[in-house]
Amino acid sequence: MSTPAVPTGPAVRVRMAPSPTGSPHVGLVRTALYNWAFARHHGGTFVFRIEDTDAARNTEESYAALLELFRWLKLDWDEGVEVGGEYGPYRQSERGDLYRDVLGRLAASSYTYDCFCTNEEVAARRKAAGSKLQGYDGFCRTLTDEQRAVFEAEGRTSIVRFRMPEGTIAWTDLVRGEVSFDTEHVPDFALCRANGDPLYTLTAPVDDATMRITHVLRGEDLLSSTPRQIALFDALREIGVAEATPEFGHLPYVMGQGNKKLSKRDPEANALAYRDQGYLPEGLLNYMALLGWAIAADRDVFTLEEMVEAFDIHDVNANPGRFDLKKCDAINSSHMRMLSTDEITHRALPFLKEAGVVSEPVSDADAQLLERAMPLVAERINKLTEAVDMLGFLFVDEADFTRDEADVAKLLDDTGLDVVRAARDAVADLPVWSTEAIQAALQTALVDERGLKPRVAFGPVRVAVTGRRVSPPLFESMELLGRERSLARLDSALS
RNA sequence: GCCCCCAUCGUCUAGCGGCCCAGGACCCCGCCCUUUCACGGCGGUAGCACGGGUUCGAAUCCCGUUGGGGGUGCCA
Repeated sequence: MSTPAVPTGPAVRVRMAPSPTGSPHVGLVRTALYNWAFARHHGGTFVFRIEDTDAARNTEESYAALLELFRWLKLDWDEGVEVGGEYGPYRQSERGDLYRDVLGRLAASSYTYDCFCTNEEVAARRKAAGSKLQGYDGFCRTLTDEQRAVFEAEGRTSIVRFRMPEGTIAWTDLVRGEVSFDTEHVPDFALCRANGDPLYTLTAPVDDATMRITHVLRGEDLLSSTPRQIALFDALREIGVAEATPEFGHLPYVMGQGNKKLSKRDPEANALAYRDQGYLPEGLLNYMALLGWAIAADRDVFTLEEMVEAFDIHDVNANPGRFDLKKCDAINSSHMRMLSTDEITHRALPFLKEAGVVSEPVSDADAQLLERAMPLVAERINKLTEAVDMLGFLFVDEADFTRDEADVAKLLDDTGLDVVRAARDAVADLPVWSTEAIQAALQTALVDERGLKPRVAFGPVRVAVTGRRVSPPLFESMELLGRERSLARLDSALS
């Protein structure tokens, strides 16, 4: 496809413009990421604007969640809410004067007209005419002063509609190539509510114009509203509000299982839940990047820096992608492995505190134990929260120590307890309490003398000492736990 | 209904006319490593939706069909 070259340099200005309703959706993460990567790749400016024109649906909680999300993801913005900038304010609810002014100028130039119709009337006319066309029929386009007067006398309220021009509106979509609509299928649309409040149809183009946005990368759900926006941009340029019409690129949907759009109901759709479940921001971002873009033919794990370097909007796929939690987990695991043990410790700390595994503030004893224990688990966990399950047994007070019931039932039967008893006898009087000594003693007593297979021999001991079948390496764990506590656990398993 | 978008393994993708009887990753299945788990290593199953063109040659271009998705709001 013949898409225009993207200019490089400070000229590029892109934005993310979510509405603060509900909890942020993962689809938003992907859209934000592509915008961010695009801006960074071209050395441009990334703007964060809030589209809160629908007072009935917007909430401050949701706004706060958006800030939390992008701060966690470290998708930093150069201009916008909280940081300001020369084109602010960046919340549409604070830009009412601008919209009213633009509305007045559009009306003065006859780009808009007042519409008194009710939805029922429009639908009835459509039906009566047998029209296959959709939406508003333009009834009030050519109202005479007399007709107007009659409507007003009836006490009708009016809204402002944009007068769509005739003909074809086409553009070269950054991800889809040539797209065109015959405006016969794009009816005149509302720019504000009856009470005068502006609608998205007006505010998005006006803000993109006044914030000098050069490239609009957004979800494909907005594809069919693009001809309206392009027509509005033409008008905005005529009345001096816009300098230019931005390029548009419509990103594919992020779908859920099957072929359904990931709905807000799906737990997988909640972006912040990934943070709470212990995913790494770079892991989530890497996975999201894969839904519609590839850095290379034979590679899918990369850093954000690498993505910025390689990102080209023209390489983005037009077909929708399914969100696959398994692959997301796998990508996240890869990023876990790219982190140093210290870094994993640092990042897992909030989860360990939250779960009460370590004290808050962290005591010296806890810090020391953590430093010795983390190397054992760092390479075997796929999410930060798994550190909690893996390490809990080391930090818990003996009085509060519990074992997984299913694991106890499975491994601490009579045979298992026999093994535990033998293990206790083997290590009780070890002259040196070290990983090597413990291993040697257990190896001799259980494997060599009793002829048990290693997994049969160490399984029960593992459950007795750590409380779970899945744990860090056993001998190292016992060393860290210390002789006294290890023996106490072997004893308590036997009682 | 009408308009628009999309179409390569189950999933995400590479492929932009010959390098492809289609490559990588996830998943799944074997095997190896192994004190559990995880990691790591090796191997395997599996795909160009269909039908017409264009061309010496098509996964790649065109048309149609089918299928999927979206829009059709005084939501965004």
